Amino acid sequence: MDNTARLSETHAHSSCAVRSRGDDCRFCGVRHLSICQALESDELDLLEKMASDAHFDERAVLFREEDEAGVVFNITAGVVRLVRSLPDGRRQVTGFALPGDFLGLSLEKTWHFSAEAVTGIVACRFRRAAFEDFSEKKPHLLKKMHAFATHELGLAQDHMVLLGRLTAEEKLASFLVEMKRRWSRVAGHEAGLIRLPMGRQDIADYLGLTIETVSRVINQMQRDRRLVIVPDGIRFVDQTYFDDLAL
Amino acid sequence: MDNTARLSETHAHSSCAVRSRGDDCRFCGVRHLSICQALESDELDLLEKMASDAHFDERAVLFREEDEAGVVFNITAGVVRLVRSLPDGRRQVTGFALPGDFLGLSLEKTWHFSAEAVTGIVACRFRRAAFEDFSEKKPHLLKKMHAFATHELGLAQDHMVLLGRLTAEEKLASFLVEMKRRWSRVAGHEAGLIRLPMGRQDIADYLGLTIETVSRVINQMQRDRRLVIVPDGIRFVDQTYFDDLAL
DNA sequence: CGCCATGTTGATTTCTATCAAATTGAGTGG
DNA sequence: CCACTCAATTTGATAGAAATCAACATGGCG
Repeated sequence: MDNTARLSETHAHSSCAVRSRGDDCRFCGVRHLSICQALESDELDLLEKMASDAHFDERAVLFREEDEAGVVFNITAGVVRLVRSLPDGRRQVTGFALPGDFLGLSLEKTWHFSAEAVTGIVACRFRRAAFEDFSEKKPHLLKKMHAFATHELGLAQDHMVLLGRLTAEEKLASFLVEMKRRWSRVAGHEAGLIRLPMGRQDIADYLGLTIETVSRVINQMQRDRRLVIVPDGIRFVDQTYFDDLAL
Repeated sequence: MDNTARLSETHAHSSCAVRSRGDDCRFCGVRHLSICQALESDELDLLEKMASDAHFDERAVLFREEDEAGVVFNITAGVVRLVRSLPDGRRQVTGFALPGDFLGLSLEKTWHFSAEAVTGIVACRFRRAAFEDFSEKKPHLLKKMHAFATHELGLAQDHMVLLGRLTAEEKLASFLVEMKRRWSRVAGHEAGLIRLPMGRQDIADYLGLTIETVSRVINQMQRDRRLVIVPDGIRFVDQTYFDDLAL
């Protein structure tokens, strides 16, 4: 693979600061959302010793499909898109990782998708082997990871229904409802503003549509007074409309 | 839910024989394919004591979306379709379970999809709670289950690419290549005949197409001498054509 | 043999993709 | 501060792949 070319092509940069100021798992803002919720205070201390902070700039590549998975990540801040690409350039975004989401649940040696920073990213980083060893010593962590993995499997099945059987309008409605639910969970309260830091092309590749269709449908929804488009996202005007359409 | 109506609607029957003749995990034909591969001989003995044989007729419903998951299954023989349905009747087949596949990896209390027998089915059945307890006492079993779950997650992501980004022809080619690979694995050698016990509608609902499109594409492939349609399946004539098209 | 579910084939429509162009807007440098 | 640039987005016109609508064929099974 020609990494240099692909990096410049996407204007990617990554800076991985050594552990910065007061990184303390006990005060972690996403602990209650992440697999760390499985751990007791003393276990958190052990985990913290294994962790290092990772920062990525917008558009940076965390890892690529087929890359060796030397490290795993717990996203602390920002949004990451998970991408599978076809040889001819067609892309499927298989998911967006938000704060609290874990990359590397499978503990497999190689990645099966690419991860690209949609925004600036802060993440807890662990060496995969060390994390795997730790999880083997802490069965409740492994069990939590398994629960997270099977939860994702359920989400993946939801997404198959969306991709296989929903119309463009239903796809967009489902996506916006999903993002509202997920941001609300991250914020800890109902989010009025639904942040959409990813571009229209990312949304299109997530929903199996073209960028033009995404743009048309969202703007039609605005014309129909179902939502308003605001900087960095949208707001629901007619929540019922979305709840009725969404998967 | 009106189970009676839904049962008659699908002509479902189920017969669950008490453990029949020589059921012995050690001689199980799908052990090397299933999660049981994680277990030692003495553990297999314990597992066997927990298992009961389950037989289902063609079209029987093993369980429904939202049902409580009182039991989990290891499929020994036959094909099961896994289905998610929308209120208006639209269906997405999220997968087909073949011999060696496990239903209930998530160990969650409720099912998130329905499972329907495409053919007559034989399965090892376990009470979920008992299986969960067993897996907690045998960490390598839990780890194997986690590996199976994350493997399925990878397959789910493959399927998202298929649903979101492939053409009808590519979808069919990918499906047929997948079935050839999976049957070959079950048989232990390259399968010449690619068995397709599921109907055209099931294939359509798996690929996000209509039955007419599935029929047209397969028959066009036959006219183009890419495959031959035979009773209960198809045979590849031009393997390269399929390998080039498939995901 | 004839019935009914399943599958195939044909005609037409529709939704979304594609092709093309205009607009917006964030960032840059004068 | 403002013109300029370039990427991202929006909008419009047209094409095309697959869905829909509608017969018709097949074949397993009583």
